[in-house]
Amino acid sequence: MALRNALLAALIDRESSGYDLAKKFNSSVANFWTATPQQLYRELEKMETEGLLSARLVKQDKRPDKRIFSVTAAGRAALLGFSRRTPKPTTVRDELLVQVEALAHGDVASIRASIEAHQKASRTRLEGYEQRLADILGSRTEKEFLATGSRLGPYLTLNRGITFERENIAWADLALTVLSHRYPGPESGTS
Amino acid sequence: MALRNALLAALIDRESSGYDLAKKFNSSVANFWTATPQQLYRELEKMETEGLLSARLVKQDKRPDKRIFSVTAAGRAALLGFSRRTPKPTTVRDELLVQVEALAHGDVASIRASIEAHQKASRTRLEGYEQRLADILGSRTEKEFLATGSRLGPYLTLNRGITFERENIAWADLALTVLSHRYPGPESGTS
DNA sequence: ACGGCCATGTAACTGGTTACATGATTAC
DNA sequence: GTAATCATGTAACCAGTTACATGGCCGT
Repeated sequence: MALRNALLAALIDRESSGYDLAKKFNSSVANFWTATPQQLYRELEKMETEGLLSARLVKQDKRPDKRIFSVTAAGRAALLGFSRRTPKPTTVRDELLVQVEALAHGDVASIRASIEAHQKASRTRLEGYEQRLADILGSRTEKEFLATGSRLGPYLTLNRGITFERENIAWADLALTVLSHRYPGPESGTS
Repeated sequence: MALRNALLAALIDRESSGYDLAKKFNSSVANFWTATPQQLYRELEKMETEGLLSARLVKQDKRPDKRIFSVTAAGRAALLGFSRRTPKPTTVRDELLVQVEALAHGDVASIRASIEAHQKASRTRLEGYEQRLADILGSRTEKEFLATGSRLGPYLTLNRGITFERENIAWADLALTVLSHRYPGPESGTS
């Protein structure tokens, strides 16, 4: 009953298949919601039987058939209702930061490697977000867009995702610098 | 099996009761992990029976008794083992951003109010984090601390929390400004 | 007299994760 | 011929949420 709203938001501007959504929930939407493909298929099924979504089957040759979901009038009403409720507080689950919190009681070399991997993943997501931002802006400057553009919501969430990933990258730099001063290892090196 | 590691990290430097932890998971640790009191009590119980924690009963008069948990040798070993594993990717669940994503299909006045509430909550958490940072630094400057201090891990996670909340506040300012230009409401005013 | 804080918990439910299965197609 | 991509799903399990219960103390 919470993933549901994220799905409505993801489908309202563009109908998609479960497979498309799985990719979206690993890239553009990942910034504020995550879900596994299994969760999506289960929830889409439920939402269709409840009338929030309608599905049409698209037959493809040379490819498996796919079911394209779109938001119904009832779905739009549900989304409007959701926008009026008080959103639940943000929840985060970040195992890397748990490792860092207990740095002094863990394996520092391994944690350093995790920070590097995390930073790399942030760089990749950041590139994706910046690409999407460029697509939304088109040839307009940010100012022009803010005054007249039509995809304000996605712009704002993307903007949040971009600064978030930039801060992740900067934080990783700080952490790595501090670690190399305080726990000088045997040639700390990224390959 | 994931909350468990966050608990070990939270208890390793200071033994605490379930109640203390519930507060911690709403303030200092909230930055990278959240959990309800019920989750904590259940998990603490399990971890004690598995030998990762030991509990001692502290009788209080004028107050209910409390059980103080501390990490055992087996718990320390588990934490070290965790530090060597690849951390799972960060998961986020932010209903406010879901509302903002679907801005054009929702109730803008209500969403604006949600952004304001969210910003206020960020300010409160930020103050708490800055207070804790000051406690960790003591009379040292940040540079002195980084060269010689002993609570590096908590410093780094706190630092991440502080920039995160600052960015939340700045983002809310941007969002509110954009909204008041694009959806000028009837005297948009915080009381 | 009432709500809030301290401190712990049970029970029932909902939501999320992991592992596995299918099967054709395209690219190397 | 091997792996990756497209596209969907089942089953079993584990984790998280919500609602409720207890009971004395403190402040107003």
